[in-house]
Amino acid sequence: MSGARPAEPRRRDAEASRRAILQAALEEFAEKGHDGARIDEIALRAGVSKPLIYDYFGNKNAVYAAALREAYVQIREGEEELELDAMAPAEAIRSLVRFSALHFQEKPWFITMLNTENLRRGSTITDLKDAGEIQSVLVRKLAAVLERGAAEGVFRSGVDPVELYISIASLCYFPVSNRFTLRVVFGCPVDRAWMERCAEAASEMLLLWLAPPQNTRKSR
Amino acid sequence: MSGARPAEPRRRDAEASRRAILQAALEEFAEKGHDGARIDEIALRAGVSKPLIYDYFGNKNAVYAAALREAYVQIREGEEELELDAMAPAEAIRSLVRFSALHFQEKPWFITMLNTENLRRGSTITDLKDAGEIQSVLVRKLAAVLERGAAEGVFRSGVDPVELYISIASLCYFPVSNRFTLRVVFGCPVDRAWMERCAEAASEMLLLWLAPPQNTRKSR
Amino acid sequence: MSGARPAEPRRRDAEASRRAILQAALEEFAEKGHDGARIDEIALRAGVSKPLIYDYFGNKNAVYAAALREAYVQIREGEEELELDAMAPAEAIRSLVRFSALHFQEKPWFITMLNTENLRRGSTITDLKDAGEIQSVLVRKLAAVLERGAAEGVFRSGVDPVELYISIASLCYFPVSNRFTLRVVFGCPVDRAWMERCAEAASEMLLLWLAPPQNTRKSR
Amino acid sequence: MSGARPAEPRRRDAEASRRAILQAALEEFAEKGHDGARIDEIALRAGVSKPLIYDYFGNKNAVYAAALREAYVQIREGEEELELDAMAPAEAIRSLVRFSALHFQEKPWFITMLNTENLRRGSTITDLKDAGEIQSVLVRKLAAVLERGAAEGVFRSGVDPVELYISIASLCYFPVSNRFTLRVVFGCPVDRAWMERCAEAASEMLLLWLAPPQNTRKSR
DNA sequence: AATGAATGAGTTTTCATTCAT
DNA sequence: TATGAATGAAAACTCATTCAT
Repeated sequence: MSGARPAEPRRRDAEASRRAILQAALEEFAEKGHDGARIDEIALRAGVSKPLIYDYFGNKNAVYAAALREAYVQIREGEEELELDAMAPAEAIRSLVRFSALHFQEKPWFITMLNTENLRRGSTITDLKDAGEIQSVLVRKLAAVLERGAAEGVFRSGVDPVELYISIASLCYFPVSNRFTLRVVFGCPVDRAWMERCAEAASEMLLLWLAPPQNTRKSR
Repeated sequence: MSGARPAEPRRRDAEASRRAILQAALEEFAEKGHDGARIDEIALRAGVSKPLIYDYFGNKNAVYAAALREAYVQIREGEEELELDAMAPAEAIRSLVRFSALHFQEKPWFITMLNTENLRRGSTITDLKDAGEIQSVLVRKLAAVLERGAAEGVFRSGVDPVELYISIASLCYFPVSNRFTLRVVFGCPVDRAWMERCAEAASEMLLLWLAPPQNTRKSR
Repeated sequence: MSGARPAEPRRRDAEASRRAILQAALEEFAEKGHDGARIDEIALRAGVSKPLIYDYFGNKNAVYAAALREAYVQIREGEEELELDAMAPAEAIRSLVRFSALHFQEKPWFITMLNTENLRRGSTITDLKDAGEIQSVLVRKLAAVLERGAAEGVFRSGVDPVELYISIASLCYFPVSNRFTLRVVFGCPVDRAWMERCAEAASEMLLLWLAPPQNTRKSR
Repeated sequence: MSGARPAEPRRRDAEASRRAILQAALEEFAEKGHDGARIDEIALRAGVSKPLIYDYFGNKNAVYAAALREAYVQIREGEEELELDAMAPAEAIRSLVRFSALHFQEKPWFITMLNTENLRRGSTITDLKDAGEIQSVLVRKLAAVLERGAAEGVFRSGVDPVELYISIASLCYFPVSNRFTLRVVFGCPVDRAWMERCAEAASEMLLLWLAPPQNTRKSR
C-alpha cells in the first residue's frame, strides 16, 4: 500500500546515497506527515539500510528538516527559471500563477510538507538558517514586475509584492491542498482541467485587483 | 507537556463524558495530526480513563472520524447563523469572508483537521455518510445571494457558487494555515490585524471579480 | 545462559509487580553492569512485560537508580539489625566485620552495584536525595562503640568512625569484589572458608590498630 | 605527521598503530567498562580507522583482552622498579603500600579494568595464558621481605605473602575504587591528601599486624 | 597498511489496545 | 458506568562488524 519501490542500489557512492535518502525522505514525509513517516520506509525507498540514514543525518528530526529544506529548494529552482523580466507585466502575473498551480499539483510534496510544518507550528523551519533568503529572490522579481506595471499604467501603484504573492499562493494552494475534502464535500472533479480553470479564474481575479482605478476592464 | 489540563471529573454522565472526549479528541488531533495524536493525551484532556474512550468509540480511527465530523458540524453551525438573506448582496459577501477568516483563526482546529484529512487522502471523510449534506446549506445560500446580486445588477451572472466559495475559502485559509512558515519565510506579522487586512483585501478582490462587465469600481 | 527464570506471574497487583521488577533489576544490573543489563531480561526475570517497566520507572536509567538505591537499603536493613550496643566493644567490631564480609559474599549485587556506580563516576547516586542519610545510622553506632571502647580503656581515643568503617569495608570488599582475578592471578581458593579466614585476619588487624598505646596484645 | 624523516619502515608504523590502539582501548574500557566501551571511540582516540582495529585484534573481546593484559603489564612494570631488597623490611612494606596507593590513583584504569573483569566473572583473564606469572615476581619479592623481617626479629614469622599482598591491596583499593560513592555517602573529601592519609593509616595497621608477639608498639 | 561506505542484529522506547474488576 | 493493570507489535536508534578499494 505504501509506495515502496526498492530502488536500484547505488553502491559505495556517498553523495548519491545522500541524495537518494533525501528524495525518499521528502516523499515519505510528504505522504505521511512527520509522525506518520517511517525511517524504515525511507530506507526502503532509498534502497539503503536504516543505519546509513542515521550516519548521514543523525536522527529523524534532522532528516525531516533536510526534507523540508529540500522542498523549498525545489520550488525556488522552478521559480528562478521563470523569466518574468522578459514578459509584459500582466503576462508575468499569469505566468507565475500558472507555474504555482502547476508546481503545487505536480510536486505534491511541497504542499504537504508546508502543511506538516505548520501543524508543528514551524518548529523546524525556524531553525533553518537560510529559510528567509530562500524566497526573497521571487519577491524581488515580483516587486520589479509591479513597478514596471505601474510605470506602464497597467497596474495601480502601492501594491505590496509579498501581499500579492500570498494572494497568488492562496488561490493556487487551497484547491490542491484540499482536493480530497473538496471532492467529497462539494463534489468537485479535482483533476487537471479543473485546476487549470482555477488558475484561470485566479489570474482574472488578481489582474482585476491590480488594475488601476480608472481603468475599464480589459479581461480576456 | 502539551496543554493537558486534567479537567474536573464528570461522574456517571455518559453523554457528558462522550462530549468531553469528542472535544478533547478534536483538540488533540487538530494539534498533533492523526499520527501525532495520543489516546493517552485525549483521555487526560477529557478527564476520563482510556478504556472509556474505547467503550464509546471503538478505536483511534473512529475517534478521529468523530472529531473530523465535529469540526465540520461546528463551522456549519456558525455559517447557519449568518443571515445572508437579510443583507445587500455585496454586504453578504463581505460578511461571509469576514466570518470565514474569523472562524479559521479563532477555531484553529478546523484548518488543521482539514489538512490532516487531506494528508490522509480523504480516507476518512469519504466514509462519513453525511459529509456531502454538511455544506450544501451554505452553497444554497450563496447561490441565492448570487442570483439576487445578478437581478439587482450588482453582480455579473453565471458565477458558480461553489467556485465562489472555494475562492473565498482559499483567500482566508492560506494565510492562517501557513502562518508559521509565512512568518519565517516572509517575515509577516501574522497577528489579528494582519489577518483583518487580508480579509479586507480578499473582499475587495472578490467583489471586483463579481462585478458586472460595464460597472466601474465602487470600492470602499 | 543468563539467569532467566520466568518467575510466576503476580497478576494485577501493582505493588507486587513493582517489587518484582526492582529485585529483578537489582540482579540484572549487578550481574551485567549498567550497559550490559537488558530491560528485556529484567522483564523476563520479573515475569512482567517490558512496557510495565517503563510505566513504573520511566526509562532504563531510572530503573538503574532505583536498583542502586535498593542495594543500599538492603545493606542498611542488615546493619540496623546488628545490636552493637549490647556487645563488648571488641566484640562489636568483630561482629560488624563478620557481617560485612558475609553480606558482601551472600548478596553479591551490593558490591557489583557499587563498582558499576563508581565506574559511572557516581553520576546516579549524586541525584539520590537520601543517599547521605542512608548510612549515617551505622556511623553513629560505630561512633558509640568507639567511645565506649575508649572509656573502657580497650580502644585508643580519637579514632574517626568513618575512617574505621572504610578500613573495615576495604578489608572485606576487595577479596570478594576481586575474587575472580585473585583466583587466576594468585591461585586463591576463593570459597567460604577462605573468606572467613580473611574476615578473621581483618578483625585481628583492626583490633590491634584500635588498641590503646600501652596495651599489650591480647590476640585470639 | 612527522615530516622530515627518511621514510620509516612500515613495520614501525604498524607497531605504533598497534600501541596507539592498545592505549586507547585501555582508556576506553577503563572508563566505560566492557559493554559501555565503543569501538568507534577507540578508533577516534587512537587516531585510526575502525577496520584497522579489526585487522590487528580481530574483534571487540580480543581488544578487551589485550587491554586487560596491558593493565597488568603496566602495574607489574612499576612494581619491578621497586627495590624492596635494598630497604629495611618495614620500609619495604611502607614503600609498597605507598606505591600501590599511588598507582591506583594515578593510573585509574587499573582499578576499573579489574572491576570490569570481575563483573564478567573473570571470563577473559582465565584465558590469558600468562596471567599467573604476571604477578608472581612481586609475591616472591614480598616473601623475601617477610623472611628478612622475621630473621631480623621485626616481623612475626609464618605470614603468607599472598595474604599480606591482598591486605595491602584491599586497604589501598577500596578508597580509590569507591571514591565517588564514598564522597556522596560519607562526605569524604576524596583528594590526594585524603588518599595519603589512608595510605599512612594502612601502613600503620599492617606493620602492627606484622609485628612479632612480644613487640611493643613503635608507631610514629 | 589503511579507510570510507555500508549493514544485520539487536536495544530502548512507545502506543493502541485489552483484561479484570 | 468506569478504571487501574497489563501487553503485543512496532518504532527510533545503536553498534560490532564487514565490504570494496
